[in-house]
Amino acid sequence: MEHAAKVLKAIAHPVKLEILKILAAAEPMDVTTLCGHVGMDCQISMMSHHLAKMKDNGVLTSQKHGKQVFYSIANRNLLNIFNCIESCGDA
Amino acid sequence: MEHAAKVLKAIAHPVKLEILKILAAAEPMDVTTLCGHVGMDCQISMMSHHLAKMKDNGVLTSQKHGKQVFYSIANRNLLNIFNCIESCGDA
DNA sequence: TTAATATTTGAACATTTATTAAATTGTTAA
DNA sequence: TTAACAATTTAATAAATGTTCAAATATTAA
Repeated sequence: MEHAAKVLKAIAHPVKLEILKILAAAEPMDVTTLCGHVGMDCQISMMSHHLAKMKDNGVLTSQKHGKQVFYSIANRNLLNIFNCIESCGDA
Repeated sequence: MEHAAKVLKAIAHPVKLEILKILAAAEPMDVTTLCGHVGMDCQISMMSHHLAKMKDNGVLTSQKHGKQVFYSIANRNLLNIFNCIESCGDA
Protein backbone atom coordinates (compact mmCIF):
# COMPACT_ATOMS: atom_id res chain seq x y z
CA MET A 1 0.00 0.00 0.00
CA GLU A 2 2.96 2.21 0.72
CA HIS A 3 4.31 1.54 -2.73
CA ALA A 4 0.98 2.23 -4.40
CA ALA A 5 0.74 5.55 -2.58
CA LYS A 6 4.21 6.52 -3.76
CA VAL A 7 3.37 5.75 -7.36
CA LEU A 8 0.19 7.78 -7.16
CA LYS A 9 1.99 10.68 -5.56
CA ALA A 10 4.52 10.52 -8.34
CA ILE A 11 1.84 11.25 -10.93
CA ALA A 12 -0.76 13.24 -8.98
CA HIS A 13 0.10 16.54 -10.61
CA PRO A 14 -1.38 18.22 -13.70
CA VAL A 15 1.92 18.53 -15.54
CA LYS A 16 2.95 14.99 -14.74
CA LEU A 17 -0.33 13.66 -16.04
CA GLU A 18 0.13 15.71 -19.17
CA ILE A 19 3.59 14.23 -19.60
CA LEU A 20 2.01 10.78 -19.48
CA LYS A 21 -0.56 11.76 -22.10
CA ILE A 22 2.10 13.16 -24.40
CA LEU A 23 4.29 10.10 -24.06
CA ALA A 24 1.25 7.87 -24.54
CA ALA A 25 0.87 9.38 -28.00
CA ALA A 26 4.52 9.55 -28.98
CA GLU A 27 7.19 7.76 -27.08
CA PRO A 28 10.03 7.80 -26.53
CA MET A 29 10.63 11.53 -26.40
CA ASP A 30 13.56 13.65 -25.26
CA VAL A 31 13.32 16.20 -22.49
CA THR A 32 13.45 19.36 -24.61
CA THR A 33 10.82 18.16 -27.07
CA LEU A 34 8.62 17.05 -24.20
CA CYS A 35 9.01 20.46 -22.65
CA GLY A 36 7.87 22.02 -25.91
CA HIS A 37 4.73 19.91 -25.96
CA VAL A 38 3.74 20.93 -22.46
CA GLY A 39 1.86 24.22 -22.68
CA MET A 40 2.81 27.54 -21.08
CA ASP A 41 6.14 28.27 -19.58
CA CYS A 42 7.81 24.92 -19.25
CA GLN A 43 11.20 25.17 -17.66
CA ILE A 44 13.58 22.40 -18.55
CA SER A 45 14.71 22.08 -14.96
CA MET A 46 11.19 21.57 -13.71
CA MET A 47 10.58 19.00 -16.42
CA SER A 48 13.70 17.16 -15.39
CA HIS A 49 12.53 17.05 -11.79
CA HIS A 50 9.16 15.69 -12.78
CA LEU A 51 10.69 13.07 -15.03
CA ALA A 52 13.18 11.99 -12.38
CA LYS A 53 10.48 11.46 -9.82
CA MET A 54 8.34 9.44 -12.18
CA LYS A 55 11.33 7.36 -13.16
CA ASP A 56 12.29 6.79 -9.53
CA ASN A 57 8.86 5.36 -8.90
CA GLY A 58 8.85 3.02 -11.85
CA VAL A 59 6.44 5.02 -13.95
CA LEU A 60 8.92 5.94 -16.67
CA THR A 61 12.11 4.55 -18.13
CA SER A 62 14.84 6.44 -19.91
CA GLN A 63 17.44 5.81 -22.52
CA LYS A 64 20.33 8.02 -23.47
CA HIS A 65 21.23 8.72 -27.08
CA GLY A 66 24.04 11.15 -27.56
CA LYS A 67 23.36 14.18 -25.48
CA GLN A 68 19.66 13.58 -25.30
CA VAL A 69 17.68 11.45 -22.90
CA PHE A 70 14.54 9.79 -24.20
CA TYR A 71 11.75 8.91 -21.83
CA SER A 72 9.14 6.20 -22.20
CA ILE A 73 6.27 4.84 -20.17
CA ALA A 74 7.47 1.83 -18.19
CA ASN A 75 4.20 -0.07 -18.53
CA ARG A 76 1.42 1.29 -20.67
CA ASN A 77 -1.13 -0.56 -18.55
CA LEU A 78 -0.79 2.35 -16.18
CA LEU A 79 -2.56 4.53 -18.75
CA ASN A 80 -5.85 2.88 -17.81
CA ILE A 81 -5.69 5.03 -14.75
CA PHE A 82 -7.25 7.85 -16.77
CA ASN A 83 -10.37 5.76 -17.31
CA CYS A 84 -10.53 4.86 -13.63
CA ILE A 85 -10.45 8.48 -12.61
CA GLU A 86 -13.09 9.65 -15.04
CA SER A 87 -15.63 7.79 -12.97
CA CYS A 88 -15.23 10.36 -10.21
CA GLY A 89 -17.59 13.28 -10.74
CA ASP A 90 -16.14 16.49 -12.12
CA ALA A 91 -17.18 18.39 -9.01
CA MET B 1 -6.21 17.25 -16.18
CA GLU B 2 -6.51 19.48 -13.16
CA HIS B 3 -9.46 17.46 -11.97
CA ALA B 4 -7.68 14.16 -12.50
CA ALA B 5 -4.74 15.41 -10.47
CA LYS B 6 -7.03 16.43 -7.62
CA VAL B 7 -8.67 13.02 -7.52
CA LEU B 8 -5.30 11.30 -7.47
CA LYS B 9 -4.03 13.57 -4.72
CA ALA B 10 -7.15 12.75 -2.76
CA ILE B 11 -6.21 9.07 -2.64
CA ALA B 12 -2.40 9.11 -2.91
CA HIS B 13 -1.84 8.18 0.70
CA PRO B 14 -1.39 4.76 2.35
CA VAL B 15 -4.26 5.15 4.79
CA LYS B 16 -6.61 6.50 2.14
CA LEU B 17 -5.85 3.58 -0.13
CA GLU B 18 -6.48 1.24 2.76
CA ILE B 19 -9.82 2.93 3.36
CA LEU B 20 -10.71 2.21 -0.25
CA LYS B 21 -9.73 -1.44 0.12
CA ILE B 22 -11.77 -1.83 3.27
CA LEU B 23 -14.82 -0.19 1.73
CA ALA B 24 -14.35 -2.26 -1.41
CA ALA B 25 -14.90 -5.37 0.72
CA ALA B 26 -17.68 -4.05 2.92
CA GLU B 27 -19.53 -0.88 2.16
CA PRO B 28 -21.11 1.18 3.42
CA MET B 29 -19.29 1.53 6.71
CA ASP B 30 -19.42 4.08 9.48
CA VAL B 31 -16.44 6.13 10.59
CA THR B 32 -15.74 4.40 13.88
CA THR B 33 -15.91 0.89 12.41
CA LEU B 34 -13.71 2.00 9.55
CA CYS B 35 -11.23 3.38 12.03
CA GLY B 36 -11.18 0.01 13.77
CA HIS B 37 -10.35 -1.75 10.53
CA VAL B 38 -7.40 0.48 9.79
CA GLY B 39 -4.38 -0.85 11.64
CA MET B 40 -2.33 0.89 14.30
CA ASP B 41 -3.35 4.04 16.05
CA CYS B 42 -6.20 5.35 14.00
CA GLN B 43 -7.53 8.60 15.36
CA ILE B 44 -11.12 9.30 14.56
CA SER B 45 -10.34 12.88 13.69
CA MET B 46 -7.70 11.91 11.17
CA MET B 47 -10.08 9.42 9.64
CA SER B 48 -12.70 12.09 9.32
CA HIS B 49 -10.30 14.40 7.55
CA HIS B 50 -9.31 11.68 5.11
CA LEU B 51 -12.91 10.79 4.41
CA ALA B 52 -13.90 14.40 3.92
CA LYS B 53 -11.20 14.97 1.37
CA MET B 54 -12.11 11.88 -0.58
CA LYS B 55 -15.75 12.86 -0.50
CA ASP B 56 -14.96 16.39 -1.64
CA ASN B 57 -13.23 14.96 -4.67
CA GLY B 58 -16.01 12.62 -5.68
CA VAL B 59 -14.28 9.45 -4.54
CA LEU B 60 -16.68 8.64 -1.73
CA THR B 61 -20.28 9.35 -0.86
CA SER B 62 -21.84 9.41 2.58
CA GLN B 63 -25.18 8.77 4.13
CA LYS B 64 -26.25 9.61 7.62
CA HIS B 65 -28.20 7.17 9.76
CA GLY B 66 -28.85 8.35 13.25
CA LYS B 67 -25.65 9.58 14.75
CA GLN B 68 -23.49 7.58 12.42
CA VAL B 69 -22.26 8.46 8.96
CA PHE B 70 -21.78 5.64 6.50
CA TYR B 71 -19.32 5.99 3.68
CA SER B 72 -19.36 4.25 0.32
CA ILE B 73 -17.27 4.28 -2.82
CA ALA B 74 -18.84 6.68 -5.31
CA ASN B 75 -17.98 4.58 -8.35
CA ARG B 76 -16.40 1.20 -7.93
CA ASN B 77 -14.79 1.48 -11.32
CA LEU B 78 -12.17 3.54 -9.52
CA LEU B 79 -10.99 0.37 -7.82
CA ASN B 80 -9.33 -0.73 -11.05
CA ILE B 81 -6.70 1.81 -10.19
CA PHE B 82 -5.03 -0.82 -8.02
CA ASN B 83 -4.46 -3.00 -11.06
CA CYS B 84 -3.08 -0.08 -13.04
CA ILE B 85 -0.55 0.69 -10.36
CA GLU B 86 0.68 -2.85 -9.92
CA SER B 87 2.28 -2.58 -13.32
CA CYS B 88 4.84 -0.17 -11.88
CA GLY B 89 7.84 -2.01 -10.48
CA ASP B 90 8.02 -2.48 -6.73
CA ALA B 91 11.30 -0.61 -6.52
C1' DT C 1 -32.84 19.14 29.79
C1' DT C 2 -28.74 16.76 30.59
C1' DA C 3 -25.59 13.35 29.33
C1' DA C 4 -23.43 10.27 26.15
C1' DT C 5 -22.01 8.95 21.52
C1' DA C 6 -20.57 9.92 16.65
C1' DT C 7 -18.59 12.88 13.69
C1' DT C 8 -16.92 17.20 12.00
C1' DT C 9 -14.33 21.43 12.23
C1' DG C 10 -10.56 24.62 13.07
C1' DA C 11 -6.16 25.88 14.33
C1' DA C 12 -1.36 24.97 15.10
C1' DC C 13 2.50 22.66 13.83
C1' DA C 14 5.42 19.35 11.25
C1' DT C 15 6.46 17.28 7.04
C1' DT C 16 6.37 16.92 1.94
C1' DT C 17 6.20 18.49 -2.41
C1' DA C 18 6.66 22.10 -6.07
C1' DT C 19 9.15 25.83 -8.23
C1' DT C 20 13.03 28.55 -9.51
C1' DA C 21 17.67 29.81 -10.37
C1' DA C 22 22.46 28.80 -10.53
C1' DA C 23 26.00 25.56 -10.86
C1' DT C 24 27.45 20.96 -12.68
C1' DT C 25 27.98 16.94 -15.62
C1' DG C 26 28.21 14.69 -19.95
C1' DT C 27 28.32 14.68 -24.97
C1' DT C 28 29.26 16.29 -29.52
C1' DA C 29 31.10 19.53 -32.86
C1' DA C 30 34.28 23.16 -34.26
C1' DT D 1 40.74 21.88 -26.23
C1' DT D 2 37.25 25.00 -26.36
C1' DA D 3 32.56 26.04 -27.19
C1' DA D 4 27.81 24.81 -27.36
C1' DC D 5 24.01 21.99 -26.20
C1' DA D 6 21.14 18.64 -23.28
C1' DA D 7 20.03 17.29 -19.06
C1' DT D 8 20.74 16.74 -14.11
C1' DT D 9 21.76 18.30 -9.58
C1' DT D 10 21.82 21.29 -5.66
C1' DA D 11 20.11 24.64 -2.76
C1' DA D 12 16.74 28.10 -1.46
C1' DT D 13 12.18 29.28 -1.08
C1' DA D 14 7.21 28.81 -1.61
C1' DA D 15 3.15 26.14 -1.36
C1' DA D 16 0.46 22.24 -0.26
C1' DT D 17 -0.44 18.11 2.87
C1' DG D 18 -0.54 15.43 6.97
C1' DT D 19 -1.20 15.09 11.93
C1' DT D 20 -2.77 16.18 16.34
C1' DC D 21 -5.51 18.29 19.71
C1' DA D 22 -9.27 20.91 21.43
C1' DA D 23 -13.65 22.60 20.61
C1' DA D 24 -18.06 22.42 18.20
C1' DT D 25 -22.12 20.16 16.14
C1' DA D 26 -25.67 16.72 15.83
C1' DT D 27 -28.31 12.85 17.31
C1' DT D 28 -30.19 9.83 20.60
C1' DA D 29 -31.14 8.12 25.24
C1' DA D 30 -31.83 8.81 30.17
